[in-house]
Amino acid sequence: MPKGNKEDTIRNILKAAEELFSEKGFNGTSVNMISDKAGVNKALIYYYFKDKDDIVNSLFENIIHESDEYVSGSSSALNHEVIPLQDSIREEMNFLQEKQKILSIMLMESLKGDDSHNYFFKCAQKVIESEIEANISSDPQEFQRLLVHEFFTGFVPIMSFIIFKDKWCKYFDCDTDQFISNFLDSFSNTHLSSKKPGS
Amino acid sequence: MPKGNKEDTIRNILKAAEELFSEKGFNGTSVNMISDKAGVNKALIYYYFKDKDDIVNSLFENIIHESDEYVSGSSSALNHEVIPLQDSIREEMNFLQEKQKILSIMLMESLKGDDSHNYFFKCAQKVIESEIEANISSDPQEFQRLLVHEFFTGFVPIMSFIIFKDKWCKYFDCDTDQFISNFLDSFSNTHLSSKKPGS
Amino acid sequence: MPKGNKEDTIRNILKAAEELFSEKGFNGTSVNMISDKAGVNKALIYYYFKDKDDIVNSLFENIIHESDEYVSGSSSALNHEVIPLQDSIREEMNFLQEKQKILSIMLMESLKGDDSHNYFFKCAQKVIESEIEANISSDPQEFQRLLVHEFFTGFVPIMSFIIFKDKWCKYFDCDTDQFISNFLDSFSNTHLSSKKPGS
Amino acid sequence: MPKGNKEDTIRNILKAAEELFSEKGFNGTSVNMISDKAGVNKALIYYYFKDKDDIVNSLFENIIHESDEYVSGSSSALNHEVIPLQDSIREEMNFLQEKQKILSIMLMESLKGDDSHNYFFKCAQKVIESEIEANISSDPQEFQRLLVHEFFTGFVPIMSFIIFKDKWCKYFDCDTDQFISNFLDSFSNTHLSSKKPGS
DNA sequence: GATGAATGAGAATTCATTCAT
DNA sequence: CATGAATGAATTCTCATTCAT
Repeated sequence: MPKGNKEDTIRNILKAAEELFSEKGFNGTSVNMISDKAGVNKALIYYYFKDKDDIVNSLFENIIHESDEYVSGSSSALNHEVIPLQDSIREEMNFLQEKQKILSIMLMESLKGDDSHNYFFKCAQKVIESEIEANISSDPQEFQRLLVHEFFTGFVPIMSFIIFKDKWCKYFDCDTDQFISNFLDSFSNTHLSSKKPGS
Repeated sequence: MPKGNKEDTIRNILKAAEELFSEKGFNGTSVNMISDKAGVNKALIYYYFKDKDDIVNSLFENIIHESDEYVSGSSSALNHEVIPLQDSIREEMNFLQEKQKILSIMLMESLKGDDSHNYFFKCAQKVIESEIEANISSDPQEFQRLLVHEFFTGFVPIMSFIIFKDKWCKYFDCDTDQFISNFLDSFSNTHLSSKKPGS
Repeated sequence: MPKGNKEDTIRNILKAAEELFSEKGFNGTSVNMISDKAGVNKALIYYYFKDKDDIVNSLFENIIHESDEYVSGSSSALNHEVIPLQDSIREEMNFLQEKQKILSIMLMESLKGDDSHNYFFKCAQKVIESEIEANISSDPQEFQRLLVHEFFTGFVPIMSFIIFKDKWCKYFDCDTDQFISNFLDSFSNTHLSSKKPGS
Repeated sequence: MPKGNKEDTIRNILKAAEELFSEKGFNGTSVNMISDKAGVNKALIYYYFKDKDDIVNSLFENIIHESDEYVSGSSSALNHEVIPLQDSIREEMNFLQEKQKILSIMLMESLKGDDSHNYFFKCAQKVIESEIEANISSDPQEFQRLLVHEFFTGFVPIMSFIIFKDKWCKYFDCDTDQFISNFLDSFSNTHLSSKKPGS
């Protein structure tokens, strides 16, 4: 345990937590495991984080923040220039790929019935709103329709794809590249080629 | 503690477990909570179930079994008779609606990185295979394509819809019926109207 | 650890807690110490008591309850028959002597600034009210005077005497009997021979 | 963190500790709380104080020292000049009032059964001896009598009065001035008007 | 002096599981 | 079948104390 600086320590903790939470779930992961994996003293975790919840929340806040940056950074390119759709999707997926584990945790926690976490919705809302703000209609009914459409036939499939990719290829024992291309085909033939509600 | 018979006791336990697991997750639920909610003595749970895992697995086996029955019971009707698609979808959804909580648990557990549970895939596989067995092609490549297509643009959206329905309406504060109809529209315009790979 | 019955186990826990709390204070005593001293499994303590606080409170409730019984049981004798005052005081002290440790804990906790425990006042109030109810005057001012008088020149000296007896004799290295008789003399010459306010 | 000088820092620490110890007890107060409240770095506390114990002890030594000064400064006036007793009592009380919190801590700690602290006795001894040294008799028996008398009917009631004043008025919801005057009346009618043992 | 970071030990509380009846 | 009692191992979190700069 080299006396790394604050930033490093926190990064290590978050990295270990991310890995473990996505592997065993939030409640299935003990702070002990995290400190062990991060190579830091357990009490130090409580020096930097109020409690265990604070760790996940930190993870979630981080991804929300990074997504914001990504969205605002790419929005100009994405929406105004003429970039082939599949290309931009692929790029987006690369971005999401890195966040795979956190997204997985986010989904797990959002599935719980208590209202503790709804980051999954929060996140979806952000992404979708940023994407449809161009052709936004002031009609709230219409907006709801679009939201539902984007969420269930766009956001959710993509997220599942990201989250389940590895597990899928393992379970069905198939080639990753082939799998990706299959998914993109299907996605193109459904969500991407569908006429949006209200358009 | 009404001395119900064996069946009743087990049913109570499973019902309580289902509710709690879906509310707090498997690891977030203690056996104590289950026995309390089920109104049975804690030790009795261990009389009927080997351990806590045995409870979830029982839940999963049950749903797999019921799905089997549902699928084989309806397959003739679904595929060979001329039933409007949306109608059959609605019927299927009613069936799934009852299983909402177990499906939620199944998804949560399947998201974990360790290979403890892949009931979600197992279940998807069953459903999808039963649906495509008619126009099944012997080409494994083709089969993979279909599988991916059905899973990510069919199964996953529907499951998410079932699982997130209540949470969605609560979070976005919207009317349930409107929401359902919105979803069905979108689903019709994407998955249902897409040309299947290989066809 | 003979599998004693419930009553015994609880008694053991409370006895151990009483001893330890009075020896080291509430916060200075760990539940581990209690379970060790009581010879029971630590988790068993949490089977019978909600938390550590519940243990002290149980101790306090017990003594309040026993005091009630003592007061109501002796009130007839104490107030209506002609018993020499010093005798009744001595008897009362024997009763209190047994409760020495709990009284000590009660005082300690009541000294804390937060309003968590005011059993010391509650207890005093009970005792004093029972003692003055005979010559109670309906004048609240007068009642306050009596209360103050009884508390600070009666209740407090006696309590201190009970609580500090052993420590005093140890610290000043003096004979217990002599000490007791000295105290009783002084108490007779002050509180007992004073004219009560309002009389 | 104003870089105050050494004296200031120590004063701040002690002040914070005094407040917290009296509020939550010694064991209920963490060094963190103290450093927070004092507005100094936690490690700095360990620069000025050997350990946590050293803080309380410092508090106790201080009050012992101040009491010494007070006693020796006022002794001539108190005992030899003709000052009305109640006046001198009132003055003494003003002095004690400021020390209320430390006295409270002192009492709490002295109540513990282990012999860690007997500052309460030490303090009482000092005060009482200074008060009776005039009419001290060489007879040790007599001295014991006087000590007991002064302690239980003089020192203890006064201390309790000081320590419980605020809590009393809060609990019984009564006027402070009225309370003080009630106490002084009672105290005059008991301790102050009693014939001292041996006189 | 002063400080942020670090740590080992221990505290309170909970859990899954078992036992004896 | 059913149950109250019991238990060992964890789990979350805190504490007093120290180190390096």
